[in-house]
Amino acid sequence: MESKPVRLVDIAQAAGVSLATASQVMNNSGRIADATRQRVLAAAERLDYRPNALARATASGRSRTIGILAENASGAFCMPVLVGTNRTLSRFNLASVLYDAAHSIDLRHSHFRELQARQVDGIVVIGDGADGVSQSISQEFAGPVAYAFGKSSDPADTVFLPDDEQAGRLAAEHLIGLGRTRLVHVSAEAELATVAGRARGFASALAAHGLQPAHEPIHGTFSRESGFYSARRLIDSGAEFDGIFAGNDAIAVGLAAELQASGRRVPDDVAIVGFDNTAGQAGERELFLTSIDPQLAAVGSRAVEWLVAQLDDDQDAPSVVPSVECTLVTGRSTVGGLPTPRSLVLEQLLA
Amino acid sequence: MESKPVRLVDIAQAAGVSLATASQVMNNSGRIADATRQRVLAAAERLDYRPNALARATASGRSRTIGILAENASGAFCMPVLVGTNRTLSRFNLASVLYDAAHSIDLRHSHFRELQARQVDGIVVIGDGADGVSQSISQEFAGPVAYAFGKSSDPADTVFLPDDEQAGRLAAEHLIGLGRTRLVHVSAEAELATVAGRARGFASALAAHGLQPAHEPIHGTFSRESGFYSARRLIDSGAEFDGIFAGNDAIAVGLAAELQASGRRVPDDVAIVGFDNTAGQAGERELFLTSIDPQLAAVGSRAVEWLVAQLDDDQDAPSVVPSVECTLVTGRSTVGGLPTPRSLVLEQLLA
DNA sequence: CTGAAAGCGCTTACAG
DNA sequence: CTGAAAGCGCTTACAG
Repeated sequence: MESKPVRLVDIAQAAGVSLATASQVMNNSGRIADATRQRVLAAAERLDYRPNALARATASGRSRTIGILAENASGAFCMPVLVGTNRTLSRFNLASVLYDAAHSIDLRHSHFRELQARQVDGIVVIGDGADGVSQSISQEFAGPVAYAFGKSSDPADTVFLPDDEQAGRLAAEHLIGLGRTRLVHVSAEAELATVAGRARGFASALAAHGLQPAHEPIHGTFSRESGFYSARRLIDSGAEFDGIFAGNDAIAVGLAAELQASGRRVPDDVAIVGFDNTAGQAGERELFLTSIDPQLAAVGSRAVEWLVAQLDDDQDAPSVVPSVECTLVTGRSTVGGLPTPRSLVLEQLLA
Repeated sequence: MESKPVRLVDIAQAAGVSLATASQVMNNSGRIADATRQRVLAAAERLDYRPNALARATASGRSRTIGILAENASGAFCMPVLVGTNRTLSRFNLASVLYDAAHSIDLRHSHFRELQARQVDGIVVIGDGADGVSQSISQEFAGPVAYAFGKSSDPADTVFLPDDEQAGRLAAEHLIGLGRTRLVHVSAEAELATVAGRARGFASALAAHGLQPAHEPIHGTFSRESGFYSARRLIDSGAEFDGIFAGNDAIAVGLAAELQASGRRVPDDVAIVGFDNTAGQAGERELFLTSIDPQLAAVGSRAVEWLVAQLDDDQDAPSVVPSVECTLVTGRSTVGGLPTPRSLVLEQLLA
């Protein structure tokens, strides 16, 4: 337990100045003689002064806190975004209060009210995936609102998402760079924006290299089962293929399993690129799957940077916000590599 | 954007009462005539009043906010704990501000000061694992401090951890319940408290069933490689064994791979129990590995519950805090199940 | 450059 | 049961 907290008056008194002057020194505002400034700073240092952020906030009207409203904090993808928001927040010396709506409309609403009650300066809504749509709260909130890793119901809102097209291109370039020329895209429901985006990027990169897809895109769901099924379809089609860009890692793993089960070696016969970098995110080393990393932390980080800019400039410049670039991490599924004991086991199981 | 926020005075005026009375109504304090209470409540409802939590906090001295100081928020195990703390926090209508020290002493210190500046009512320090030790901050902070998923440098502090002994017992009981009698424990460094705890629990359950271990505990590291190596040692020892409790999932997977590679079937010849429930946490269905789940969310939740109790009662009753019970989730590595060729391949790919 | 004063929106004894 | 008043710790015009 500590002694009585020291207040600004204590500093002012110790430095022999008025409260107002002490305040100005602490805030670097107003014109203060250098001598007095030093005196006040010294006193603050000596007394180990920690300004009461709450009082400061109620007096100034700015809490230096931003609210984070997660649609579903328990979701697999929320955490990385949160890591990004928090890192950047602390870079700007801002605090955050986090509320999880856990997919509940009611919870979301009451949390939003709490956020208002706590006078947050801005809000970032963390969605539950790039295909999800969050109900916009921008009209009901007095400050800026950023939407990260999820769309908003209001097209006018500022949204931060991974760049799916660029991801598709990245996957294609990687495969082509490895000498693969008979490429296929296997993904989830064609209607999903993420699926369409990745497919578009993939196709455009093929075209840029004068390549035709080895098979039309196969659409299923974002699941391993869908990977099994799609692999079968691909094999049964008789098409020749040596590289696949899968819509996500689950599909990629399903594809790999089914292909290997039917005698095609990965990556020797077929190289596979996934999406999400699940294993890498989980801290795995020596990845099996080459995968696109959606850079979720960067998504969160960008959202906060934008928010901060809005907070500072009042010049409502909603400058166009670019999508966040994805990266590619390599694994054995495209570049091959050391046959660890485990991959030996693999061979045996297949024999 | 919204209209001017309505304040308590507005409510008071609308209800024809004094500010003090309105305040008492909003706080359910003092004796208020039911009629006036209704009048105030109605006005608040009608004007959509949202009390300014900051002003309330500076006036009352309680922020209804608790600080969360994560030693390493990016760590694989921090998120589940955070999910637990936040869930429980919102159950008590408390907000939290989260700071990540990211293993940096300096960051940690400045974040701690921020927490104090923001007048948090209590703090929960989230460690980076049950074997880690956090520098105690309890003496420097005026309110209660809970340590979750990590120890504190001060033995007097209140610490929340999974119950390793109970976990060890749980694993043993499960294996014995399946008819396995020649059991072995394979884990990491013997010096680690978690390792020792799990080993103790495992051994005690064996003893309780009148069983001798099939081999003395094998100690390596918490890694897959260590699993490979330990499996080899076990095989080379010539000991007969039909069940293994692995110190964590990585070891378990390494064991499984190496055992299968040398012709022993899992679970037919050897049943294996892991620890961490990594796959289950990641949302996998149809688990390969039977594993102990450390119930990290419960750990976070408990820490907050304790903190809240400290906040309410001033009676410094530091009632003994029990460890958090682990649970066991079953997978094919002990109970067997559909051995589809693909699922086998899958495990190998994903492990 | 500095300080006296009003104010932020609320709470909390204390009279009555 | 209700209200006038002081107070929480700070900021911010505004004089001087």
